[in-house]
Amino acid sequence: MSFRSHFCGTLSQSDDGLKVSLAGWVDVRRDLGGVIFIELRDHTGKLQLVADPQINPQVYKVFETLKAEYCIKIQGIIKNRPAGTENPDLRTGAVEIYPESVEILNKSKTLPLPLKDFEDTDELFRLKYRFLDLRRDSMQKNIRFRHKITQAIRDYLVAKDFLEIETPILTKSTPEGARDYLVPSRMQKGKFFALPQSPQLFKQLLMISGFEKYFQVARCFRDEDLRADRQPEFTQIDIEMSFINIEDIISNTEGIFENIFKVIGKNVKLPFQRMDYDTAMNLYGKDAPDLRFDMKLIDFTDIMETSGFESFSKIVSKNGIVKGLCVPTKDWSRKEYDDLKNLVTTKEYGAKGLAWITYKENNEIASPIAKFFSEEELSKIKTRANAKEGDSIFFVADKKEIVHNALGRLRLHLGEKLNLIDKNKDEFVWIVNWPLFEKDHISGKLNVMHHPFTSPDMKDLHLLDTEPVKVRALAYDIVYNGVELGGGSIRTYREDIQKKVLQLLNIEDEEIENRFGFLLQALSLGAPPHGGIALGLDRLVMMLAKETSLRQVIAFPKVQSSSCPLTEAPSEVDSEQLEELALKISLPNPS
RNA sequence: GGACUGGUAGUUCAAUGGUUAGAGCAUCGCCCUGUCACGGCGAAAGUUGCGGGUUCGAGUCCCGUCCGGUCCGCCA
Repeated sequence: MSFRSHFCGTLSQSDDGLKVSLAGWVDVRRDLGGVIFIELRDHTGKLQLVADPQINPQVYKVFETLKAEYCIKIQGIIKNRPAGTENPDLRTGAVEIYPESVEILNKSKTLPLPLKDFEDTDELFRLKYRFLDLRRDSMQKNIRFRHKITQAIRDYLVAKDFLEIETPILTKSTPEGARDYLVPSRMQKGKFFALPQSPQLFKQLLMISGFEKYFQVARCFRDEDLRADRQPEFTQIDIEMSFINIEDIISNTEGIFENIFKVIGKNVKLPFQRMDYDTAMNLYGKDAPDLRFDMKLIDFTDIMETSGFESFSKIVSKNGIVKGLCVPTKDWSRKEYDDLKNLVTTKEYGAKGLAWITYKENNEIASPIAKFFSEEELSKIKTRANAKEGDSIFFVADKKEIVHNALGRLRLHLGEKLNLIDKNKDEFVWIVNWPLFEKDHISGKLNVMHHPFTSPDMKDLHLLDTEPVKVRALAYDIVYNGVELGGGSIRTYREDIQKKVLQLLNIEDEEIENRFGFLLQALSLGAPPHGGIALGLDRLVMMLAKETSLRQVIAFPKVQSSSCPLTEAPSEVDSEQLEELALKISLPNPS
């Protein structure tokens, strides 16, 4: 006799009279004295059971002992509820069952935490009892939603003849810039595997092997500090293709998003817009601009250069810039201005100050700095910003990086504060034409902006020796509502160029050989032109589920200290295990 | 590594430095035949994260420490 013939959430009026057996959990018990209602829950939903002592005293007796989260099995006949007692809020609210039999499969002790979404619970506590927490409607919904999106991606790629291929988890450190998680080798004492930060080199090798279209739902590991949108292990939809150019990758990726949105019942407009990296930085102060609202950064550098306001003109003469935001500030209090100023001058924003000009009625101006400007300059500023009555322009003057960072953040802050962001919008943008390198502002050394296997734009090849900072990369990021969802590039497939890039990164020839010898050799053996992209699945699901933390879309996530409250990993290990691995623990002295 | 913030009953929260630290939910008991976040009456439930200090008196103030969260640094 099987446990169940049907599932709770799927039953409706059309099943009236149907004999069913069901199994699941007691979601809630409502004991009215003479009659007991129970909502039985399984993975499809909930169904009301009724016990009446006059109809079935045995069942009623068992129902009296049932408590929340008991695991039970029942048999009975689906009946339409008496007129007037239907519950329109419940999917199965038109029907109910008077069980003919009930069996307790397993009892449950009193729950350590509430499982109702309307009751807040400390997240640490939820994670400690994650197996219970996942019974919540909201968590069930999120995890199932995640599956649906993953499947939409798989379906699309498989239909396009992509091959799902697994790559090693025990591998060698690939240089993505993050710290590696290390695994000691027992067979070769003193040596370590690294967990992959991404399958980058393997997928390139698969292209060289001739598979031409690869994807993987790949777990990646990076030993860095966590954020609400960053976990130490996360999942990437990793994709690589041969004999393609940027357009192929972009249209393929757009196809994936089109399919995801179709599956979740939304529309998305293709193709996505594209924006140069420089444009994104200049207009939005970020490489991942939120295009759900306008408010662009306005450049006043040229006006300030010759103005009588020395604080600004001095900065411009030292290669700094002056930019601003034009903001509707009607009815703002003095405190709101000060709060903004305080915000911008925090360490995070890094600006030295915030100046403003406010345009009041009758062409009046309120501003701590207006007196330094001529009539002509003031009018130029107003025209440039297209400022209207009730607007203020907020200025930041400094080095380019600081101005962009401060105003980029301020823009997002104001977007929230002034409610300018339409949360129902889906704004995708490709950020293209990235620089291949950036100069480390402390050491002056070159760093790659993407990763070292990104191909330079062939048009800029001649600049590699002379002005490497000006070399553009064949790289692209996909940005959704101001969040980077993924990125990729066309790879370098010529050995000489790859070697050159590695040398420019100040890596010794010997180290190049040690770490990338196998790649360089592979490139020299008929490597096809290839490229790909990696999409952050966790982040994508988080965004589409309108959640603000990855922990809400990962079944068993880690907390900020990279530990798992449920299993209490990481933990100490037996001394025998350490000995076998020839490891000794030497903790730093607490000082 | 740093900034901010939180830690009080099983749980979510409350409590000007001043009686015996309170309330909702959950639990337990009694009552209740159409509830659906059922309702009513009652009970039990506390090392105020931990360790120091100030004070006549500390959940409250100070110092240290542990843990969670958000962010900066860090992170293709």
